[in-house]
Amino acid sequence: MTDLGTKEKILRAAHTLFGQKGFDSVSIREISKEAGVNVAAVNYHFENKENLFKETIRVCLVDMSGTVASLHQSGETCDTNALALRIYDYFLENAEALKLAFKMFVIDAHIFPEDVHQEDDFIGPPGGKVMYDCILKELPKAKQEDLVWAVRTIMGQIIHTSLISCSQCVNRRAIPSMTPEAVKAQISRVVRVVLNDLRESED
Amino acid sequence: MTDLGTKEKILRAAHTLFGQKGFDSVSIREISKEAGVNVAAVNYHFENKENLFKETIRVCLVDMSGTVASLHQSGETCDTNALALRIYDYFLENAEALKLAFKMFVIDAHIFPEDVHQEDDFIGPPGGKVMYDCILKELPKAKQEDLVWAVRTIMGQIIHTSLISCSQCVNRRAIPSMTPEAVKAQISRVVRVVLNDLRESED
DNA sequence: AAAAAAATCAAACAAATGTTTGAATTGAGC
DNA sequence: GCTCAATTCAAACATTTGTTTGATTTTTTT
Repeated sequence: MTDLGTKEKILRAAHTLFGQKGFDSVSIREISKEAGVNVAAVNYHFENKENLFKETIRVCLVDMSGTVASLHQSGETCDTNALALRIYDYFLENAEALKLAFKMFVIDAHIFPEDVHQEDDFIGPPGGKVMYDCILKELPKAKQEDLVWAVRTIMGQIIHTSLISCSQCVNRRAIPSMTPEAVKAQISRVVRVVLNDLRESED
Repeated sequence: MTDLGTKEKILRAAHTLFGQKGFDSVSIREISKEAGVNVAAVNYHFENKENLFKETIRVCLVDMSGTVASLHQSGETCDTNALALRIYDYFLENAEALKLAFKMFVIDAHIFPEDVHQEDDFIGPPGGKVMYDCILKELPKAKQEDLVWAVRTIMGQIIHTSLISCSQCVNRRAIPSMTPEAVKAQISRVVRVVLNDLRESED
């Protein structure tokens, strides 16, 4: 593999570790060790730990947003169910990114009272926009409020099941683990039922 | 208010702070200050920080589980929608408990590879059991697999929207904030659509 | 009221933390 | 080959961390 620059090596290590453990649970020494660089390199390239975290999140969300958006090419035949499953697959394959993003918004939010979030180039909720467009193409006559409800329901279901799936350590007794196939069946049925309801709502 | 014991004061402060910021982001000194007790009291009463966290989680989950279970009294007329909204209300009023629980399972899971989770007296996913029973009473002829799917869909939706609602600091642009009423409308429609689908699945 | 146990406290401890320093090394431009 | 800036590095810095200590106070028991 081509030799990455120090900055890139740090970013990747930070992505992995922050994704696994969160902001305060990871030390700069841990990151620099994982990256194979000197401790001082982090402060040299990112000024401080908080900046590194912000940059890690930023890059992660931009990547995520871009990739998810590309999951449904505009030319393609529209299949909301297939899109939903693809988004789920992506979340599962990028569990650290998902957890990193979720951590950022819900859990480690206290670290950043207002920063970051406000930037414009950022994202929508990854998947939201593309799914809206996809359903609209499949059901051109659907009303906007119905579409919004459908997207929220489906995306909520995907994110929820993804988070459960990617946490290696849940109470297996309390939340019986599902195979990815079972989760997909779960999601598919939600998509089917939601779209059916949208069809019935059409006048 | 009656004077709580030191141990109880610590537990409550820990609940608040762990819920807000997570395990590593809260120091024992912070907790003891919030509780108005000496630093050493934590180690005296709980041995160490990890034990305090585990105990905080345990108490929190037991409370949560008990309260949610009581949201639907067995004698009562069965109304799944009302139950769902009551669970949502409870989560919203106990945002710290919800975040604490979720943190435990998904985010701070790395802290406890196996402990805690395995204990028997613990819980089911708060709300899951009671909702299962409620739907079953409303639709006595529903098949078990359909019921399981319905509970997962509805509870997933409630938990997801609750988590979004209770995070004070989300990207307001990316995830437009919804009023509690809007969230309730969202949930209610999910319940309605899911139950409709179950009715249609009956032979 | 005396004795024993439990609980509280200020102070200290060792380890880990984020960050800085200043010298050493590298690499491009002339 | 020299220069100057950019980068890397080991070492040190000041805080903060979880935890322990040993004395003191409070509570319970006798």
